[in-house]
Amino acid sequence: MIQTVRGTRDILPEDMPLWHRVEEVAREAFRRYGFQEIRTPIIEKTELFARGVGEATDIVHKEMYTFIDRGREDREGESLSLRPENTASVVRAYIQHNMFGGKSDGELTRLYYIGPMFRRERPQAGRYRQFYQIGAEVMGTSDDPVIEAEVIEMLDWFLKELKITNTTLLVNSVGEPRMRAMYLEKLREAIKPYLDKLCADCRYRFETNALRVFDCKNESCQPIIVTLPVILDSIDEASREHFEQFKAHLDARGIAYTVNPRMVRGLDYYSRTAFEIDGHDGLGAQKTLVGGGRYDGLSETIGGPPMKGFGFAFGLDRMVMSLPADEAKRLREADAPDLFIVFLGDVARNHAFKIARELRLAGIEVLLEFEERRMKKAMAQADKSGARYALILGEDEVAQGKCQLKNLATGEQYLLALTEIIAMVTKHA
RNA sequence: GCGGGUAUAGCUCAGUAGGUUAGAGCGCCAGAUUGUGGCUCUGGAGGCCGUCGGUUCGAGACCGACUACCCGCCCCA
Repeated sequence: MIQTVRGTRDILPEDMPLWHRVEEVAREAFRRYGFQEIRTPIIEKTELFARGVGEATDIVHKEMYTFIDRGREDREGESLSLRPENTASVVRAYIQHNMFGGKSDGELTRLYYIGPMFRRERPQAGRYRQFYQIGAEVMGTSDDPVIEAEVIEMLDWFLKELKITNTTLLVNSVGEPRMRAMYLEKLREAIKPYLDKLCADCRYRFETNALRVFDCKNESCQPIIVTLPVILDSIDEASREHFEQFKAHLDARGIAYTVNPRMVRGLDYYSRTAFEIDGHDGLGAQKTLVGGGRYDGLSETIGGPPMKGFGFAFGLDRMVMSLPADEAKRLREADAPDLFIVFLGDVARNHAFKIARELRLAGIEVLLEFEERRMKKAMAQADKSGARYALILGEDEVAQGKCQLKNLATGEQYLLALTEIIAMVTKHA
């Protein structure tokens, strides 16, 4: 039979409580911190990503789903791509809709997004070709590091609210983009003498992206790697001061972090502050949960006015996988209906529909089957649904204008009128 | 793009040195009280053993190819 495309998957109803929870807590975090939602198209002109994310990045040059749109008789179609990330699109929208206009100096625009992204990579644990990201961007004329600390403070609350502990916040400064070229030169010079002592991967990285040498997991390369100059030592004075203030703002908030002077992010547009939050459970080798940083100048890169920006994104798939097992269990159980109606006989069946409607109008989550079945079977179904109550309706109850309400956890059962049932069920909701 | 692993019931997996009718647990169905679930017991249904080819008297087991999925590398959320 026809199955899902490699690297894509169905997210089934049984997992939806977890996805909804992550989304709900994220939206609450954004609400509290003054972010508004934006939805940008899934397809954009290829050029947006080529220029915004960077032509040379792996994301753009080997992982993008790019196609030529159907043209017309007189002209060729243009190159379009499925978005591999959302920051470039949000900045594009910020410019296109003139969101910076009419604002006082320093006034910020705070936007967040939730949606699918696409990268044509080899799927593995915690990595998909269609994956979902939640992210946010703070844009404007200000690059005050307090903005960065506040965003991380929000993420800190978010993770705690989801009961995701045991995470590590890594911070670094990659300096001004123009300084990075100088640093890269310095790094390559430092590596060169040891080239034949490094592993094959590192020799390859030396040619393609020397910064990645720091990520090498090969033991034998470590002694050499620790001697190499790090980017944090090569940044300009203003960036250094910025980074110091950033750390002070984190300290002031009591947020623990580790400075990783070797951490670099994969996208070209980052400048100064870069950070990531690593998780530890259930992610295989994909431990990065959240990644973000500052991207002053991205606007100019895609043809807009000067602006400063700071943002992050996290993988929803990974975040869901990182929910603690007991929390996940709790969320799934909480998804059960309030009440399951069991009816016996045609008269009761018709009453059951009326009662279901009344209960639903009262805001109660009600489940009932349309076909009558043996009571034993119906009760078993009620039990399996996870419902807190079974409402039993037979000829006797109909005659009395009442129903049996059975608490499925305790086994207690009472003959009650509808108003009493509503009161009892909503009391524990 | 490269490397490793797996493919047997709806699900998770066992299947010994190739040998008759392919197993378990869970789930499902039916029963053990007539209008009461969970727990227990009894019985039952359900499988071209991923596909194609090869070795053999004989293949779920061995070999090859293909496909799919999983994991890792690169890189990243």
